[in-house]
Amino acid sequence: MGRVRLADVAAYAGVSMKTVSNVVHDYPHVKPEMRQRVQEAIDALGYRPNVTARRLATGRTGMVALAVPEIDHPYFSELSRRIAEHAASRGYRVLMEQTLSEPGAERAVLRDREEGLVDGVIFHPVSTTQSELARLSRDVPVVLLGEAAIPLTVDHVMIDNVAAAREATEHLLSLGARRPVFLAAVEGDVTVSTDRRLEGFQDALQAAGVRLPSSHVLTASDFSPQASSEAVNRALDAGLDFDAILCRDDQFAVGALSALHARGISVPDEIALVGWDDTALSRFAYPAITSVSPDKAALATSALDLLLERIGGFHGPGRHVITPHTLAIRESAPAVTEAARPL
Amino acid sequence: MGRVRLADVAAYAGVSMKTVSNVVHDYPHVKPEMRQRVQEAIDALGYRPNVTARRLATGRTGMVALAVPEIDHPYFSELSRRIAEHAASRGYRVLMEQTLSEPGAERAVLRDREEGLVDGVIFHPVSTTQSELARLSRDVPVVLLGEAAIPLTVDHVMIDNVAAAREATEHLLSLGARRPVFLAAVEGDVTVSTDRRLEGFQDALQAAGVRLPSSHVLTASDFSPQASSEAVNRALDAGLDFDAILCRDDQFAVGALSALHARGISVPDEIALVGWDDTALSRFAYPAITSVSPDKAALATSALDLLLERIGGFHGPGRHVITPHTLAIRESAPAVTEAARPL
DNA sequence: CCGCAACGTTACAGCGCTGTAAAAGTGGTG
DNA sequence: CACCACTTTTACAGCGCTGTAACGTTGCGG
Repeated sequence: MGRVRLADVAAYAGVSMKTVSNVVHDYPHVKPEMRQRVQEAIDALGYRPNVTARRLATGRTGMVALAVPEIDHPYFSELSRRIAEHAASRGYRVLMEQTLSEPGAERAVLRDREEGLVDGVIFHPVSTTQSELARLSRDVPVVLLGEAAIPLTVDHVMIDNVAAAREATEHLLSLGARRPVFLAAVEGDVTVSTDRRLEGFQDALQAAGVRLPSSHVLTASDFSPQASSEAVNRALDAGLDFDAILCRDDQFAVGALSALHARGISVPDEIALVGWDDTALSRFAYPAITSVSPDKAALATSALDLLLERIGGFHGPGRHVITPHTLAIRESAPAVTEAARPL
Repeated sequence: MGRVRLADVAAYAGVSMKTVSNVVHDYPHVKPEMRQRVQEAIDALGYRPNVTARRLATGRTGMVALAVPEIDHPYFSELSRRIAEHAASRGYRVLMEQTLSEPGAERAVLRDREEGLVDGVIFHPVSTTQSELARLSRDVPVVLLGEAAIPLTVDHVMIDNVAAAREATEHLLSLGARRPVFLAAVEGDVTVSTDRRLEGFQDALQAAGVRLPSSHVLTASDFSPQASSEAVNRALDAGLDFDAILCRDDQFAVGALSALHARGISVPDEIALVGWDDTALSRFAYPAITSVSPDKAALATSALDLLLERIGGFHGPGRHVITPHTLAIRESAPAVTEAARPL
């Protein structure tokens, strides 16, 4: 237990508290012999600094909050890990928060900062409006993640969704796909990310001179793989003719894959499939699913570094960083080996 | 920002700091009119209590640490979510830590407590020895998770691994399996959980009068799905004759499934498959994988409740709680519909 | 051998809140 | 109306640490 206090060490070593503090903090101007004497006292007494007292004295917590919709969603848990690891290397710790996309919980995120729990917040908003975000993040170090409507005044990190969708679609076309569908929209969904990805999808089709009816955008009832399966089955039952699917995320991709498997449709031979987020879900599926892969490490480091700058006192206008993405090519939409083969 | 202090509110309302504090804490003996006056001051000034100062004054942090090997492993992230949600309902927050199974990181876990960062620790140890665990958790509120060698003096929550493995194996046998393998051991692994699960596997076989050579325990080179695939392929290449696989976890199960898929072996018709942990990996696979399902909510609530009792001052001997588990029956080893059909 | 830097160390006032103990108010009784 | 038993409010001393400012100490040039 935190029984031993700085004062105890000071008394034991016969020096002032401040000197002990200086030793603890590796302050340079301490004579080696003094440093050693104090260190011995620290070791002898088993002293551990009390973080809370330090925080109160310095006003800094050494913690940042990471607020995401669901902490056990593969994308977020993988991203969290990256952020936590990068934070550790910068001497920070991460407090994870789950908002479940609820407005109340999202609003509460910034309260942690106000209450001095953390020095800043990395936040993936879903339901908070742009203007509310702008208002709430006044004077609070915040970095936003994701593709919701983000106010220009707030720092923001994301990948180029339009380009990523375009590239994924081009990849499908290069495989010989001519009638791809976008499994994307969710009924009642208002997220901007879907729009951006759809835009890239259509850009690629247009550039390739492919013209498709709007029926080639599939809609699921919610964000679950089951809903995705149903959407694919509905399309198939309705006789929709398609040879590739670009999914808005990996959960949709595994759902689509199930539906295709169940019908005995070969992936990628009959229908090629691309997911999004490059999570464990796509890596471990069979066949392994090609997936748009945001550079999670870059996302993590960019977001944290921007945040730490804000915490450090930076007061400039919102920075908007685009981090790299790639297409993680796997079996569900493999690399073109020979000439584009017709599907 | 935390500009407004308790003293400011007190001055504004013309009362003492303590009265404001009492209002903030809903202390009962405050006259309604006084409460209202203070509340108005709080609202007018936008006062938010400073958590750090409160912590220093009370000595309690309202946070518990959850230390697991990998925060983005589906099992741990799903468990974390449960724990975080239960903690929230009890007024606590969870600080997540990743040990990567490294002894140093595992040892550091208890330091957080010593430094006053958290009030207690829920810890899933891997590489820390039993005696070290016993020593390190003296006088520190700790609850252990998992199946490592746990000292009897420390609180511990887990499922009955032997029984779970036995039931899973019985389920495979009920499906008609006669030559199941256990995909379990990892070279150089010393974890006890594998042993327990293997024990249950063998118990079930013995009870059913099935006698198998030791070659029916498959060994992978590490914990990845790839290693699992390779192990299955090796067994198949070696001509090992088996009709069911019990995997030590879901990652192994998805790896095994890939290998079987790739060879055109039907699951469950030719080989039935059972995973372990009931994570997103098994739920979203195709076919969906039957998996031993620890009651994660029960695990979470038991562990946290035990911990909160310790934090509350309980000093009794170690409690050892077994939480329920079920077998989440899915397509890879479905329920028996008719009489047991031979595979 | 004095004066002045730069170095080393110390004393002490907070950081913002809560627990304690005591003071002040309230009302019921005899 | 004095007294007692509560209830309500207050003053103030910490919680354990760090920042500041000030106070020694050295070492070195003149």
